[in-house]
Amino acid sequence: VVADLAGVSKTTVSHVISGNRPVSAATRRKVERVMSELGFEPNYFARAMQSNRSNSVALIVQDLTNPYYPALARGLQGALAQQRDLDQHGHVVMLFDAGAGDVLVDVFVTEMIRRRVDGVVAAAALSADALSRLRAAGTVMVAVGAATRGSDIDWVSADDASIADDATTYLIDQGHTSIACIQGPRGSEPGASRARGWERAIRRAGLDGRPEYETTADWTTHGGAEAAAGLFALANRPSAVFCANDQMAIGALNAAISVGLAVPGDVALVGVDDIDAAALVRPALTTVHVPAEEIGRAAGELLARRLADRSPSPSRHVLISHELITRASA
Amino acid sequence: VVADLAGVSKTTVSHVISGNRPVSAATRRKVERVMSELGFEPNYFARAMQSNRSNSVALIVQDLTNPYYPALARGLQGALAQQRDLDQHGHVVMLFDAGAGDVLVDVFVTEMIRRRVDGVVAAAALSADALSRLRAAGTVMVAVGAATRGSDIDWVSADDASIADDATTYLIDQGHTSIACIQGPRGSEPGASRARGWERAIRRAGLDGRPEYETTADWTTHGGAEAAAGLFALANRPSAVFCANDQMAIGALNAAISVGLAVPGDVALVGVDDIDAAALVRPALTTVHVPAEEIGRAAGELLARRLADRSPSPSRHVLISHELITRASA
DNA sequence: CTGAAAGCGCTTACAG
DNA sequence: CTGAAAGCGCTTACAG
Repeated sequence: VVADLAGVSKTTVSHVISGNRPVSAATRRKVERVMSELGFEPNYFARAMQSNRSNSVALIVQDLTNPYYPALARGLQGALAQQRDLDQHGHVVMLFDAGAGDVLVDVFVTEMIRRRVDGVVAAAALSADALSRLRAAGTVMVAVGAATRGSDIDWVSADDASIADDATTYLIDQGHTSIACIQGPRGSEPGASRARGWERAIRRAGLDGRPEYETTADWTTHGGAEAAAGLFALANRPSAVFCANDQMAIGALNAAISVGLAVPGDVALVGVDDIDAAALVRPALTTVHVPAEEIGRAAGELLARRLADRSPSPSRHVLISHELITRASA
Repeated sequence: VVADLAGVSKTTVSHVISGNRPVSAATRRKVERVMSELGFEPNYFARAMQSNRSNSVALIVQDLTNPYYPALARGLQGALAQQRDLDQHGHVVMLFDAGAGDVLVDVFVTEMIRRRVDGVVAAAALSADALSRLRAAGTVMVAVGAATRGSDIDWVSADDASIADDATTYLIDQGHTSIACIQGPRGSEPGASRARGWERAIRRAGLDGRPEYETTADWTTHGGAEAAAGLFALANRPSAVFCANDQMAIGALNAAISVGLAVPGDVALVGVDDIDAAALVRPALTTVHVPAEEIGRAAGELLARRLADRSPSPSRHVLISHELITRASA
């Protein structure tokens, strides 16, 4: 520590920086002057090595090219920046995009542990193995979406079952009786919950859920278009379809247009998420607004709280409310 | 270093890990066995402190909610992952979204320097001060877009002037003579170059560039809609408008629809970028395809090359080609 | 081909 | 309120 050109020991310098023990006002001032004159910055790695805190958090998202996730990332970054103003802890976010290839996520987790990220917000499905490695490393976790919900960790999520239920119920209220769905993969969240919500609404209304009406795609526009094409080719074509996200709904919309079906005249379509494109597409998409940025912010706040107070406390959950946005497509 | 339970010195262990000096095959094997049995991982911070290499790169983007940037981020991550397979250097990317607030970027740069990122790819405008701090810190930089092009650093960019020129020329070829534009901010790139390209095309065709036809917005859908509304209210309404990115073009499209103008009948519209939404909007947007993911990949490769070979070599530039995509809006 | 030792820049008991 | 010293886990001359 070169800053003991202020005539004090490095012990003292260390303490004026960390504030870990009282320092007389006089010496504190002296040290601070010298530091700012020299433009002194404590070495990040040396500090991190001692404290075992990296002041970094990892964000792992399912698919960065789905506009939902960038919004979430921004919310997270915003919450972290606010925290920085409050307590000087500049948390930086390392981004991991699982959408670039699924095999990657285990590599990602290794990298997170190696760099001793203080926290990870998981907005992608993690393997049980990845989860337990993270836990063993003592990393604070907050899950986004219900992906990892069963366990005792903090999460923030929308109520995916209700979202699907509300959207489907809206279609029912519009008088539709033959309602199909394009679900996401049911093996993971939010696919499973949204599928459940849809079934619940269908059953409650006493409609018969024809098995051929239940299709699955991979959350992408392309996948949605394919699934929709299958649906539209059915002898008993549904009059409405619930799509578990907007990307798939937009795909379905394009599929409808290309086979000459009018939306909502021939088929009504509803999506989920309310990404920007939902309002821009014609006809504009009726959808369920899920506030991605707010979810990201909430995740950041949950994380900050855990990091500030490491004592084991019961896991916290925040449920973010959604809202049906009625536009032209249904 | 606990791994000298293999009966060798930590010097030797260090060398089998780094490969910095020959080790006999026998001891190497022994050490490696012990390491894998113990699941030993060298301490990231201690290594980084010695080597002054963090194995991290920073990506700073102008606006993460513009779909162009997530695609770019994915390309970058892909190139880095590939590099990891090649030479074991697992570079992780720290994400900084300048769109969350412009004052942030200096804080970001401080954070990058503090964490001694090996490289930064700058897909946002950096202040001269930020640039020189980065340079002083010896950080490898690659600029994306022409933002920082004048200087002697590596960059990858599309030819923004040609992009604008091509798009405008297309409108001219369609017979339009009153062509307006919605440019991005001209104080920075790619705003300046795209404005230049537009002027070039207009002048070449001998059209008179009415000053009221030249408008500026902030790259967002909202900004585009406002600028377009102004244009559409003009006594001599233009018959076509070149928009310097798709987001603004989509905004213009919505503005046209809401005042009852037919696209392309009453106004033709062309954008730039070819984000996903461009194809999904109705009428689908005629635009210039700029391959964001490829640009990100190229940036990653440039960076990897510099990091692998630190000898001062002339700066490298890669110009990515674009392509006019004719759809329905013009 | 291998080791003992010094050093990187910090933090934190332990003493005063 | 302040310091001298040990230690964190690595790397790298310097010697053999």
